Amino acid sequence: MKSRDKNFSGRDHENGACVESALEQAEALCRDRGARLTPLRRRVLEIIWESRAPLGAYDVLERMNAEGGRNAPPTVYRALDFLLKHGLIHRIESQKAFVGCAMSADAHHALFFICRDCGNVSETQSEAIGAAIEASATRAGFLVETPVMEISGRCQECHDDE
Amino acid sequence: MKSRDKNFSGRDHENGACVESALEQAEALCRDRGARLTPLRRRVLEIIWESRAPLGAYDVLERMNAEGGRNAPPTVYRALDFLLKHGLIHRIESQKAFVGCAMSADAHHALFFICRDCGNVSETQSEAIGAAIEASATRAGFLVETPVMEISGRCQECHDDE
DNA sequence: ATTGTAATGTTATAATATAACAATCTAGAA
DNA sequence: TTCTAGATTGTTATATTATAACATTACAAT
Repeated sequence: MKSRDKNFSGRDHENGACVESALEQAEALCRDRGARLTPLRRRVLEIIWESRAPLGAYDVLERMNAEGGRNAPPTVYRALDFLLKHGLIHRIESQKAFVGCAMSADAHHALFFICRDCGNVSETQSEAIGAAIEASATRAGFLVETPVMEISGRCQECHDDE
Repeated sequence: MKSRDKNFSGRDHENGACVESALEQAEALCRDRGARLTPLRRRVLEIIWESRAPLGAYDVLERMNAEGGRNAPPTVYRALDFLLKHGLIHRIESQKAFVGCAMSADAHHALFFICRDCGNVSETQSEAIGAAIEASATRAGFLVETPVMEISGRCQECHDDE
């Protein structure tokens, strides 16, 4: 076995408002695009948002099947593909895991800060970093398409608590 | 089967000087540190440098065993771990693959430009990007340790040839 | 109602990675 | 030299992540 979620209550520390809000936004976005956020896909997205830390595909599967489900890996991977395609989640390459996207509405190049202690991931956008990368790319004659920027380190809390 | 190396001749297009030079540098670096670059580890490093594009662990294994070797996966992974530890190679997370490090001598935070057409990877360092990331991290109270920056896109040649 | 497409179910397997323990090698101490 | 402790490599088995291939079901547009 293996679980990446160190058993915190979820991304929002209050009541679940953040999960609900993310799902509502996802519904709206899919409605706009004529994409079908089916119950299965919605459930996968919900599971991902409920977790504090990124979840691996098999972590998601485990949660889906927790109450007697009998889903198989392809089911999860297909849902994840759909969510990725629509920018509703990101895959953290360095962790083989998935997180909800906080800014799915607008296309963007995300930068992640990943705490090695608590596992928390925060997604940010930075004009300056984007510009610096574009500049470096241009100098190399390179055309940027899909940047993967995952900064591992320690978040404020974990750094303070040492 | 699967192979990431699209059968080009190797990273250097002339004669192998670049592979040899990388190996010499590696030997020197290990000598300095009292680390043992054994024939096996040296061979793995050589295989990686001989490839134009990043190689997966099993690609390396295949090449090691091409002439009758009988090595098993742990052998390769252990050699890769050693080479990673000493900064002689990098792992490209978004490709589950490994490339030789062009700057193993000095500790650095690498930025990779990865061409989706030809598979070529070029490693660069950018003061500006490092600074932009530090700035963004500081603002978030985050302590940067291990940045993963892998920019996928198209290199000059592949962009020109379209 | 029919029908073509999208979505899901199901089985099997590919591709990547590591655990656990045995055997061997190497450098330094005795 | 011989011995020994630790590092390296060998070997077997298995965990983890991901996808191929084909069957079935659901849905939307005619």
